Amino acid sequence: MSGHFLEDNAVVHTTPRRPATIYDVAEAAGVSKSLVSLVLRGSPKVSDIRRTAVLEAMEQLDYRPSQAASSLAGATTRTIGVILDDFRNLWFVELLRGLQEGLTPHGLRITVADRTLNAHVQDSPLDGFLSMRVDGLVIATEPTESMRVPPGLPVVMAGNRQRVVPGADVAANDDRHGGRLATEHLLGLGHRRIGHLTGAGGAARLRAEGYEEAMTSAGLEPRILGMGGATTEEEGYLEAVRLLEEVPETTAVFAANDTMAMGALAAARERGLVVPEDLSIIGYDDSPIASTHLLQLTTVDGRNSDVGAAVAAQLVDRLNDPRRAPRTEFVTPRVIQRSTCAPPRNT
Amino acid sequence: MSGHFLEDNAVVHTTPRRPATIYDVAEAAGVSKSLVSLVLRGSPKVSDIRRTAVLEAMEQLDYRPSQAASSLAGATTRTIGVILDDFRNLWFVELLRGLQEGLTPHGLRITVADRTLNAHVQDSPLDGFLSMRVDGLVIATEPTESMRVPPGLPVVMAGNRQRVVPGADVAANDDRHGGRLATEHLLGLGHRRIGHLTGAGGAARLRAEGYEEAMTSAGLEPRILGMGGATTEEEGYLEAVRLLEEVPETTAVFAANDTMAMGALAAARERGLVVPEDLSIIGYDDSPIASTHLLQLTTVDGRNSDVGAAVAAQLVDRLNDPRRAPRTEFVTPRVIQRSTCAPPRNT
DNA sequence: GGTCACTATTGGAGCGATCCAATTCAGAGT
DNA sequence: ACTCTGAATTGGATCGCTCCAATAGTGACC
Repeated sequence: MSGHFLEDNAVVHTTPRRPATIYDVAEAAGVSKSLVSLVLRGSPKVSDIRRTAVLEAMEQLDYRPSQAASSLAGATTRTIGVILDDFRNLWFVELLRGLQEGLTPHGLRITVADRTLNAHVQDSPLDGFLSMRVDGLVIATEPTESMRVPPGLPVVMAGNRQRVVPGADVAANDDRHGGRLATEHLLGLGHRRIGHLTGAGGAARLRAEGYEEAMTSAGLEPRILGMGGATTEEEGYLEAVRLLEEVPETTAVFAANDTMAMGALAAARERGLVVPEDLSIIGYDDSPIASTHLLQLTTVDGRNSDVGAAVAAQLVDRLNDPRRAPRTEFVTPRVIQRSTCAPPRNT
Repeated sequence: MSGHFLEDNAVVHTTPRRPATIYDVAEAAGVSKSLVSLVLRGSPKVSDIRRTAVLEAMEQLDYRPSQAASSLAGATTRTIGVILDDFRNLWFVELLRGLQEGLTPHGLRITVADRTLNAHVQDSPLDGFLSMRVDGLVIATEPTESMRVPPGLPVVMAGNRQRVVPGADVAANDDRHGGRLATEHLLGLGHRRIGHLTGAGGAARLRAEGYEEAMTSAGLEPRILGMGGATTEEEGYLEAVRLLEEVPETTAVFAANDTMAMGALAAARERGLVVPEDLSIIGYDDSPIASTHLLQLTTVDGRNSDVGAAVAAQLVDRLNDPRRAPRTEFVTPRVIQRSTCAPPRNT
């Protein structure tokens, strides 16, 4: 007899019973499914007695609402898709944090996709998000590919002020200003021979423009390398090698991002130059690597968590008023001084 | 009159018309909704004529299947949730690549969530995934928190061989073996005073064990620092400083991962030690930073893309046979020689 | 020409939530 | 006692698919 009992019991435990639904909860709490739904959505017009009963039933049944059902029935999914460029370039980390913090209070969640990861797969992350019927899109990558976003879907371009998607809002740090700040920092230290390492992409171009402005208004000749190339450590290294080869008098380098600056650091070391005594180097992004003990990289902080917060605000506003005119919001960057910049040796 | 027409027209264009459904496609193609569904799922029993008609209609209407509807109706979502620890620790990048490549042929997609990002939000990524009704879970983080996974849900622990979740499969590189390889590499170069920098976590502990084994079987005394700490650059730096302080005769350091090795590099430089002449350093993971020009870090490659592929295989197998016994699969790591290891100066 | 065995196609019944209109329930007002 | 009103609760329809059983179509074979 007890053997029987044990066996049955075992079977019950083994069978992966399907997840509970609102009907199960309703039955357990002795109310209707509609009431459960109201509790789920935090309606104020539910009596406390019923509410606690429902909540308890949910707890007891280990109930979790089906996202599929709720977004099929409701008009909205309450999720925002974020398209990233490449997980390896860490500038997005703080952006996500700011975004998350700005969205959560409004009951919105985010899901991220990396473009290069999906590159070899047939469908772009965009397709996935559209299939998912996201309520909004954050594009944190160069929208080079044919990103045909259906009209009416809220889109915010993050970290890129080129409004390629029609009707999209924009939030970014002021890259041109940042480029100028970086250059002026070097100028202020007394440098005159300052080279700039750049790469393809809208943000990089603006940073280069800021550099150019600062240089010409100081009466100096800008020298830009790597236009159109990748913004990787490898490229930073190669272009820095070229720069130091062609213009050995160079005393300072402004790299379009921290990763490239890392490459420049390698090039300097290889040439036997001591940083910052022989060569000053400034990066951009204040990515996690910049603050490491090993690099201690002076850089421009684009304040990406603030950018993320701005993106969140844009999104929430547009969700409330779909036909609002597109806005562009800038965050003012600032120089973070660490230890890769110093006055030039022989002034 | 014509004014009327124009106005209506304008309204039609402005209204963000709701996405097309299979009914729309069916009507446009002159078939039933069921036939469209069959085409959608790539059924072989659809005539070519109809298939192309349906495909054309889809194209023309810019149709995208509703994920919500299909996963509500079908038993399965065809998506796998991946729980990451922290976007900043890049070891997962190759893991994701291998995983993606192994899953795509089976029509499975992945969605990732970072645990630290969601830390301050009420619900863990696990809850989100369960709400989403993912078909499987990849846990690529220390499952310290109370991760109560519903029985029956396929789970694979990635990069961590401690099978904490009951019934979960495991795929990882052989960390203990890797720890031994790293140590033996240093031993082979002639080092005798080798310190190990470690941190909290299952993988780190195994690497430390491998180190310990190699040391004791060489008749040397192991020296392990940082047990229980974080595995960050900061900790790597601090522990390396301590090690070099306490045991200045140290000629080689094995760090539990590349990030910590980076910190050790900083500590060595700060002490005026030249790497590798004065101090050899070996990391673990072969993360993207290890191969940079700046670091050229000798490291142990855990072959994470292979681990990812193994995870994918485990998942697919279990999806096919839910009551298969849990398996553990190891990938054999290998040393990648770059330029931070050399024979000790005075042997 | 008719039956058989397939293969290709179709309609109907859900999946688990939301939304809306309808109903019940209390207490207030007359 | 009886209507009125607003709040709390409920049933039914619906979202866009998948699944299944039923139906239509098509040659093959006798």
